[in-house]
Amino acid sequence: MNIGDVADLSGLPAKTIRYYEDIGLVKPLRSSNGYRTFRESDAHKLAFLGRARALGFTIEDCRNLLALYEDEKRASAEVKEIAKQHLERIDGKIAELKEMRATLAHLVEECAGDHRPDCPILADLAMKRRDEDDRRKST
Amino acid sequence: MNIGDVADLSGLPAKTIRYYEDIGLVKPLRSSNGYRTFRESDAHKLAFLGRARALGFTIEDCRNLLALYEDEKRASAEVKEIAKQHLERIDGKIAELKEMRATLAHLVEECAGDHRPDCPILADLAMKRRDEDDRRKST
DNA sequence: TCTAAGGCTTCCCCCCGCTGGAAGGTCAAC
DNA sequence: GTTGACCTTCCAGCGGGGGGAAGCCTTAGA
Repeated sequence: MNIGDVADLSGLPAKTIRYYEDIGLVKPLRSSNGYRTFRESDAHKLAFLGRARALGFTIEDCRNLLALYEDEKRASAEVKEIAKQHLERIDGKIAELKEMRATLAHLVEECAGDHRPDCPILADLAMKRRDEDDRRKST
Repeated sequence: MNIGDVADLSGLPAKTIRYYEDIGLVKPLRSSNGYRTFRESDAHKLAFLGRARALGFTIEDCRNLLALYEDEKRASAEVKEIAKQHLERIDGKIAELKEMRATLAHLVEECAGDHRPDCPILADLAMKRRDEDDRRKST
């Protein structure tokens, strides 16, 4: 298989596949014309990578997951640990985004959004720390 | 004020402040020894930037917000529009993360996490598209 | 047999938003 | 005068690729 075929199969752009080779995630063979030649197992790995990345695993996580995948003597506990840590990262990000969202939604609601210059959004962003603390106390 | 002072005031690292000068967000003066000299207004802008960034606004958003902040004839509608678009981006990200979270949490639950190699997490990642579709139908 | 289109190769730069570090100038205190 | 904390510039790199140039390779059609 050439890179285009495996790109279609895995859903990954050819550029990404070359990059994955660069960083050692896949190791396709080369045919005499210099083209990369992907085996079934390479295509399989790439699909695996695509799905792991879609779940938000980092490249390093993917490298570890792939190694565990290939190791028939792995302990599922190791895999679970990686997944659990990732789950925590995701939860952290969600919490962070929700906090931003709450603040921002509040400000957007307060803003008239008309031709006048008065704007609680800008006022909040410009506010000094001490005033902000005051507002927190009073709210 | 030197960069260290304004870094303390704004809570931003000096590196970041230099970077913000590079990209034209702040324009401190220079004293004869080559040190950057920040006015009150610069310190104020940097604090503004810090808070906008903490809400997840992109640098370009920040640039626009800062321009609106400085424009006394702005219409609050413009500010609100930027904020609303950002709110949508945040919602999009939250939704995306929640979907990842759901899939991942499900897999983590299913995995025994012991010394045995059998692992539904790896199995799912390795699964072929067609099998995945089948599972969707049957679930 | 020529040609055109499309695929493949490497290469290097770009994105965002910083961050780290090296090499060196400056300033205040002791 | 010398230490140590500042400050300066410049260059490189993070993650995770994307864009595009310049140049082979292959294949289909006229």
